[in-house]
Amino acid sequence: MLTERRATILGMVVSEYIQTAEPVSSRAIVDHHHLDLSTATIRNELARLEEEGYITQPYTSAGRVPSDLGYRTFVEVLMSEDPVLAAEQRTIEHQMHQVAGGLDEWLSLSATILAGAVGNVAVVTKPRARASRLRNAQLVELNREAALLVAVMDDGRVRQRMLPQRTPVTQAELSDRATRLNVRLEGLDATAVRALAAELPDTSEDAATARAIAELIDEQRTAEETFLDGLNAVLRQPEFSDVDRMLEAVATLQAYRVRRLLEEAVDAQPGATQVVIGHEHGDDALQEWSVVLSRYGDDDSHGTVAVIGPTRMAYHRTIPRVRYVAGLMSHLLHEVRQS
Amino acid sequence: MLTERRATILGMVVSEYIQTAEPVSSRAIVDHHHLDLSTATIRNELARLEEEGYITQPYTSAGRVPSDLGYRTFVEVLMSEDPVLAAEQRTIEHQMHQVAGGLDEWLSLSATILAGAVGNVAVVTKPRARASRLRNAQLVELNREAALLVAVMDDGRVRQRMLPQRTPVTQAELSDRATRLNVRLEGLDATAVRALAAELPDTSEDAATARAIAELIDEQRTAEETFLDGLNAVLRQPEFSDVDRMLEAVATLQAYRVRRLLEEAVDAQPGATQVVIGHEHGDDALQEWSVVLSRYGDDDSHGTVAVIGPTRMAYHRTIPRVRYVAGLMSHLLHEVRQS
DNA sequence: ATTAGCACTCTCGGCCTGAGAGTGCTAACG
DNA sequence: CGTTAGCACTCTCAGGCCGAGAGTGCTAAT
Repeated sequence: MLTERRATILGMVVSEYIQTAEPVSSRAIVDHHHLDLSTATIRNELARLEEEGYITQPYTSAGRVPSDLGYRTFVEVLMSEDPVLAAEQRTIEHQMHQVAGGLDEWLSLSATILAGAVGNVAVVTKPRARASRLRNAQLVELNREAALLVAVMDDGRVRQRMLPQRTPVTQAELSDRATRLNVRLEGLDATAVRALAAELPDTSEDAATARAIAELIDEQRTAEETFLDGLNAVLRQPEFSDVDRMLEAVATLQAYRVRRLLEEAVDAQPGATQVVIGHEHGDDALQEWSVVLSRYGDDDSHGTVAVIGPTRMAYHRTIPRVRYVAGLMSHLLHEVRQS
Repeated sequence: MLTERRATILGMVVSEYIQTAEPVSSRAIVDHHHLDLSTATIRNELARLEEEGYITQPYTSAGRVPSDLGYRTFVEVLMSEDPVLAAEQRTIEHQMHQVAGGLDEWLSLSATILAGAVGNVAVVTKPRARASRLRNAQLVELNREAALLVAVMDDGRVRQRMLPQRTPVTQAELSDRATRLNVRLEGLDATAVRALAAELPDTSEDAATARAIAELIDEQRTAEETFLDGLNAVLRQPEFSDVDRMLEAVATLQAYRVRRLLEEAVDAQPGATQVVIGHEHGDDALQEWSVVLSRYGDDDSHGTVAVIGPTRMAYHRTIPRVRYVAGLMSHLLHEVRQS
């Protein structure tokens, strides 16, 4: 049973270990918190905590290190979050507005900012629409035999593709065709666009264009779906002070593993921030890593923002910051998509 | 003076060192090539080569290691390229066709393939037009206060940005404005567009839109401009067997440094493959790295494909492979842009 | 329940050392 | 004169040893 006192001590062990990365001794606990107890008493309590599985010793007669259960308890009940103060909020928002580019730049930037704020690897996935709808399509003449089809989705994404023309066309004709199609297709999803295309004369250019639009709406980009930053920072953590560990870390953080992880773990209710610690996720390679993740966006279109680091991670700092950045992104995404 | 015999020996030293990463001894040279000379003779020649600056000793009485000059000589005159055999070509092309996505996916894939083929870091930059010109601009209503500006360049690139509106507008008004601007701006580069914008009433929405278009034409995507892969492989090279070196390597290879490097080094004639070895490039952080790079594309639109690795790199394998992949990409890019 | 005291355990860095690899030099040889 | 055998010398590197220090668990006393 976790008495109140032991809980307090456990909190001290976890905090201290998060800060120093050194096994925590009974002496350190007493001194750093000016406890009116002797080290021997603390040692007894530490022994109990170890029995109960909250902490372990790297070897006989070293200090104590939190176990996954210890971190879990810390996150759930012991820790108090380190709020994102107004000044820090301003800094983050300022950095966010640094770039005036498209969605990609903006996602990439947010990963960089978050990584900087928490000193670990940050990953942001591109928002994926449950089912995009067309807002507007345009046709641009490339040369006599081909046009470029540019489609803007209701979530602000822009997709393009080449569209070969059976007969030479002018820009004026293309614009006409686009206007004609926009009237009928705006606000429709891929299925509806296909249905409408089927009603048009099968060989008409309008039908071919509509079919191409439907494909664009369906298209899911596979590469470039995730943005990652902060590798450098995380590798400076003491857990990677040996070459093999470091190599392993670089390999583990390669996007394809990480991506699967993010997709698996999204059963959380949107808005909530989820924490997965060490052994809690199935993947063997991630037994010594923790992930803090949060969805952003809304029902129609959502992505994930996550921080990945060693289990010894500053949860009390990371959790509110992940939540804050996710909130910010929901907000910005909402703005882009109006409503 | 570099006699023929010394040149041969230098070639042996470089090849051997590239393969083993160990300082090369006189014994190793005689044994591995069944020379009819004693080690003492080789030692005399090695001493001469050292005097002339082609090789160095890490410490007194260790074997010899090539200097940058040694590698340079190897690359220019001693080495014979290891051609990309038909089977390997097929493998690479097969991998290339694995993906049916857009330009980005395809560039990312090519970096991965090249990295795998040479066992070092590969970087591919997005093709950039020498000076883009506007082909066509469109405005799409997002909500009452903001529109999305989508500009198509003459090289087929599409760029977009948000455009806040001072007063509420409808899609019809936006389309009118786009049509008006297209007539005047089509075919112009950023400077010309700016000049034209200056002639319009300063506070008009048309002027604001034209200025935004000019920015889009100029815009150099900072994020997502380069695709990099192979970090893992290169970190396994023995030169990074110590933690500090490895950290330094990860930091060095962060894209922003690398990007500048690629931009600096493009004075080569397109088509040719360029090799920069160690001290030859100015950047201090790259003194122990070599870069093999080649442009792809044509006069209108070109990017760079490069391999980055320790100076002890398998140049005879890397150079033809970089050239081959660049050629492949020129070809594919040509296809995409047809003509 | 708490604590002082103490024996015990284990790590870690420094130091030493011997083996081994490889060289440069000298003197002899064809 | 180029080549070579022989040898002394230099330097690295892995392994072993050792003492200091940190920290614990246990016991007995309060």
